[in-house]
Amino acid sequence: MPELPEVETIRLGLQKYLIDHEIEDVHVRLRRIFSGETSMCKGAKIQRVRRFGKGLLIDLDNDYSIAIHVKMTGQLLYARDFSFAKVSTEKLAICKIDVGNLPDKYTHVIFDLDKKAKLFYRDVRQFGWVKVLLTKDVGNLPFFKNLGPEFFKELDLARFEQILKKNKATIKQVIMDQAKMAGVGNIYANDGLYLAGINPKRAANSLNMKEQEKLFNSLEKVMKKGIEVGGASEWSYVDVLGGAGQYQDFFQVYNQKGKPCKKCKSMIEKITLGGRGTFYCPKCQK
DNA sequence: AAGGATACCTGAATGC
DNA sequence: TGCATTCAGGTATCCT
Repeated sequence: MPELPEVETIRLGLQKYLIDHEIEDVHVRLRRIFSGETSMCKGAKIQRVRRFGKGLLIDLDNDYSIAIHVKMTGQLLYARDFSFAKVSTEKLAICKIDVGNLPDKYTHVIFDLDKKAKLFYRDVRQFGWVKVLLTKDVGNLPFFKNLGPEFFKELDLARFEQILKKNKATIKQVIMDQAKMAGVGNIYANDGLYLAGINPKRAANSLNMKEQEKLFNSLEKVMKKGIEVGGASEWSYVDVLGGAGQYQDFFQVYNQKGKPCKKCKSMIEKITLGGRGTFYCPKCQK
């Protein structure tokens, strides 16, 4: 599913619940999304959980890591003592999860942990992946190898400006290109461009310095808000306990076609850019 | 080399 | 009601 704020929310949850758990067994129910040997997990303890862009790394204490990308509809769900009482059963558009019934037909990998806990990888569209490999080899995985500088980490305003200057594709496509800069997906791209007052169809290299700075700050602002409220559960995203985030209540333009702009009251329009739904205010975003 | 279309999947919403 | 079409937060690959 998610973008930087959603994956970071997942990471925080995994970090909170998984540390020091031992992996007793691994069950792979959909071979296609899994690579590596399940035996490399068995008996290992979980040391830490890292995130690079929208990718997750669960580091074990035996020199191996579990690399996970949830793509559009992947979910990581943690269960302890088979008590799912805290889990939200809120209805979501794609997945109505009754976590108490896991594993269901969409649960593709099951990690049996010690203390009667489990970690489920669930993915309706099966686009995501789970890979077990030596920690030192993670950087060779194409996804991690091709990842550009990341928001809130190496990507500062100066590097952001350099990247925009070099690219003549539309600004929205450039900020969403994970090889150019890591973290922004469709929701936060739409909302960040709106806050900055920049039309998503503009060529990236046409932004002046003031606009570049405004956009950089706006993207960090919307993603910070996203993290603060636990991500956007407009579609299938949930946190590791199955609960919904709140960012959908703060959408500026994403999925707001036909609704009034919060600044000028004109209608929000929807177009397609790079094959993705693109929402903007034609009056405020020039 | 960069940019577009397409492919990977399934389910929900929409249209007739 | 049923059936077809469109769309969904991502990335990889093939083509021009």
